[in-house]
Amino acid sequence: MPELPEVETVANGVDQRVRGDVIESVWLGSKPEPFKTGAAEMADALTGRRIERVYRVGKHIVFDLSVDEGGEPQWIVHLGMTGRLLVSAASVALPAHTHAILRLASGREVRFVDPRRFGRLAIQWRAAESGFQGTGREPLTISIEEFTKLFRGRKTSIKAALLNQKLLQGVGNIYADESLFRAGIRPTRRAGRLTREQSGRLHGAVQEVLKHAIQLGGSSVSDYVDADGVKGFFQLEHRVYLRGGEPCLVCGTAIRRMVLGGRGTHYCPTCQK
DNA sequence: CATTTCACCTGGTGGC
DNA sequence: TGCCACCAGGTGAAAT
Repeated sequence: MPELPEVETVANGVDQRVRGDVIESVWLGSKPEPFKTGAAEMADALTGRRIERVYRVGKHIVFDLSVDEGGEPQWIVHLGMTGRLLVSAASVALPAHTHAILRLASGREVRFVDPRRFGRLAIQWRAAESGFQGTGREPLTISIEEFTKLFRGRKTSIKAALLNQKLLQGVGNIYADESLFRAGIRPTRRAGRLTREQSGRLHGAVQEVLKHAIQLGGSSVSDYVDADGVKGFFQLEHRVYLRGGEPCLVCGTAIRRMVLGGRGTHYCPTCQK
């Protein structure tokens, strides 16, 4: 489900609701644990801490927690495809597939819900000043020059390169397709073969699409919701994603669907060269 | 290394 | 209504 705009929306919503709250107790589901860190270590690191701040890094949600003599932990949440992070009153019924609950001093709960269990939870101990940085560059702040440099010499498709979180972190399947459409570039184009001008257009398109999507609260394709359970609206702005066979909104040509790097890929054969 | 393929899961949808 | 094939926002391990 969640790419940069959805993760940003969720992180901001959670931050508004739980910043300053204290984690009184923790429940972690059993069986196939969607955890990187062991459950015992995680519960131990979280219990008793104050939530200082919640924010997004790439597609990760980062909880900065209060410091004590044991160190300064960060709780890292990755939503995978279907993960949700909800803030609810304890009295609200638990959704199916709830894997983690943080019970807060305010009486509310942070709940991690994830049917497909592709999501991941982890504790990261902050080293020196840095903290969790993610795997690649942030698409919203990277310069055109740095952006262009990312793709230099790469033989893979530009679509696969956009999805590579070690290069740019936060762009996923929807926003890769939508950005390439707006930049007029075929998803199959070799990443290292983009002209300077195309690379500049793509940089602009990626930032524009992501910012617009954040303003609209992300894309709700099937079940994505923010921390309050509210849907986003950017799906109404999709020009190619999931529109295979339908007419291009610019030129009327049928949008084509193909599989690239194992992902459904949508583009206009006329508008994208 | 860079790149590609596939497994990991559950649930919704559309065809028959 | 039921069954089945196929598709879905992501990633990391394994193979090439």
